[in-house]
Formats: sequence, C-alpha cells, structure tokens
Amino acid sequence: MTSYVVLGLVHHRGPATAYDLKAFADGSIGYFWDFPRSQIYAESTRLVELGLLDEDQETGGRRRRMLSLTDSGASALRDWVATPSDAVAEIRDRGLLQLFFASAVDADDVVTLAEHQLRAHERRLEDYERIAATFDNDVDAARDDPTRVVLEAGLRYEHMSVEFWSAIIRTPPTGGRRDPSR
Amino acid sequence: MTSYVVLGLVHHRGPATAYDLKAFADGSIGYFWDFPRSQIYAESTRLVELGLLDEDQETGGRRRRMLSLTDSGASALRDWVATPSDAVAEIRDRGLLQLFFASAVDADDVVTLAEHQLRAHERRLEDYERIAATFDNDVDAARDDPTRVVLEAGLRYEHMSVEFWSAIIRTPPTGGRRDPSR
DNA sequence: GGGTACATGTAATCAGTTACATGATTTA
DNA sequence: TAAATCATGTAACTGATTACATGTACCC
Repeated sequence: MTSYVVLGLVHHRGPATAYDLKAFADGSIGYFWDFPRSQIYAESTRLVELGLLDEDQETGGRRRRMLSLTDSGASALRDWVATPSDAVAEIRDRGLLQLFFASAVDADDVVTLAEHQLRAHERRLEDYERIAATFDNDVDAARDDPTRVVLEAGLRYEHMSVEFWSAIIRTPPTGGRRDPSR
Repeated sequence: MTSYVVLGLVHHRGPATAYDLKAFADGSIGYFWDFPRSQIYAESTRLVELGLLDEDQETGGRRRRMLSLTDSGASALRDWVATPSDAVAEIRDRGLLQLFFASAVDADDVVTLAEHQLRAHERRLEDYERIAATFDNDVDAARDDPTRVVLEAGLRYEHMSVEFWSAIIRTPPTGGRRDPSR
C-alpha cells in the first residue's frame, strides 16, 4: 500500500526527491499513514524498476534523485484511487486495546491510561488545528481540496477521542472486578 | 502487540483453545485489532515457551490444546495494560488515503469511492449495533464493562464516518482540477 | 570550524499474511 | 454418508522496522 502513497506523493508534489516527499508526508498524510524513511527509498527504487516512476540523479554533489511520474505511473495511480474499497479499516489503537483488557487492572490504572490518551489526543488535535489554519486562509479553495477534507476527518476523529477519553476519566469502567482498595 | 491480544483473550475467556479464542476475537476485539488465524497458533506456542501461558493438550481425538494464563502471564498482562501509551494510532484507512490523492481522478470517481465507503461503514455500524444489543440487556453492567465501552468508541467512529462520507457524496472535493465534463 | 539540515542508501530482523496440509466430530 | 464445523499446524513470502553507515551544503 505504501507504494501507492509514494506514487500519490509524487503526483501531488510533482518532481521531488525521496527526502522531500518524506518531509512532506510527515506533515500531512503521515498522520494517517506513516512509514519509515528507509521505505521510501526502497519503494522509489522498486517503482522506478516497474516503470511507474522516472528518476534523474545529479552526477555530482548531493547526487539528488529527482523522482517524477511516468505516464504509466500516473495511470496506475488513477486506477488505484478510482478502485473503491469496501473495507473498513481496523482502528488498531493501543489505548483502546488496553481499555478492552482493562478488567485485568484496577480502576486507577484505567484512569491513568485515559489521562495519557486524553493528553495525546489533545496534542494531536492541536497539530491538526495548526495545519488546518494554514489551509483556511482561502476558505473556498480549502473546501475543495481533498487533502483538507481528509484533515477534517482527522479533526473529527480527535474531537471524538478527546470526548471519549474524558468520559472514561469521569466514569472508568471497572469491569465487574472488585476494587481491591475497598 | 498481537501477543498481548492473545494474553488478554486468555485472561478474558479463561482456559480455551486457540481456535476458540480466535472465534471470540472475530466477534469482538477483531473489529479493532484483527490477525490471521495462523498467528494465534504461532503466538500461543511462543507464549508457552516464554512461560506466560500453560497448555494442556488432549492426548487423543482432536488433541485440543487448552491454554491458560500462568501467574507470570497474568502479571505480564497487568503490566502491559497498566503502562499508558502516549501514542495516537494512525488511522490507516484505505478510503481516506484514496481521498487524500483524489486530485488524481474525476469527481465521479470520488463520489463512487464515497458511496462504497458509506455503505461499508453503514454495514459496520449495523454489526456494532447488533453486538451492542446483546450487551445492553443489562444496561448497568454494560456501562461498567470495558469491552462494551470500547464498542462505544467503535459506534461513535462509525457514526462519524457515515456522516463524513455522506458529506463527501453531497459535495465531493474536486481539488482544483477542472471537471472534464464541463 | 562546527552544527544543523539535507540527502541517500544497506543489512538484519521482525511481524504479519497467504497458502498449503491434515485430521476429528457433529449434524442433517 | 456427506457436508459443515471443529481443530491444529507449517512453510514461504512479503512488508515494514531498526540500526548501521556515509557524505554534502548551508549558515553562524
């Protein structure tokens, strides 16, 4: 899947180095779909071999490799984006997983867990709001920009998470366990 | 991480076979954190070697392996659940990823994508509501059950997703592209 | 000259998935 | 007796992560 992220990034940014794409990803789609730096080098090499990307490497100095989409790469990206998926992603959130198994611990531990998650989601929400502010100088264009709309999904998710974990702190589920302190 | 899921499942279900744990997971935590059947066999073998699980295999017939928590396994689970994480999960949702790169395709394709996602999330929402109904025969106990509370997070996420993709269908972001039909 | 940011890669390892493979028990 | 379900496992592969390793260019 990461190969399509790389393809998409090249489409989005135009000719760019792997380093550059990774830096852009870290401030945008990386919040939703992150990958290690080494992978973008592996993937870009692979995509060049497959003929989906072109590379143009400087002969001296930093020997930058400028990546660009080939026609075949552009069409592979279009096909993939236009192929709807009927799958819903798993949330795979460690905090929720821990909460699921909360009957193994005391209510205090659940509260501590929830406090950490709350803070983490609040921080993430702030990140998103900061990024959103850079979009929304031009409100009309923003509404029309799919990347802004994906950010909107992130904002809603974080709002929801902040509310959710706040409620856990207020009334931690004790799971039928007996509170050992009483 | 899956090893903690297995440990947690054994804690939650009590002594059970790997097969049984997987079946239970498929109707509960599997919606949030799925794994292939083969993995539960690999993990359970590993956890037995680590002394976190005990196994008791039937000598004849189906040769079922009953898995149970050792003291050391129970304490490893408690430690893990009680160790708060400051990380926020990536959403890693293919539909959102496709939407992020929607500038590569036409508005029609975005609408088609959104329709599929909407249907998928509606179906998932129905699954969750069906499961919630089985909890909520006893409303007071449900409020106190961490697994029910995690399901609540899932319900909210799916509600949010249904609203989100509905809005995309109403006004698909066109990403500054020119609509080729005009 | 030193620190920071730019820039690229490889190697080893690990986690997870898919496919292959087999047999027992229950129910219609 | 056939089909469905119960039940367990291995092997090959793939994708992703971590750690290692190197050098350039710019700015103070």
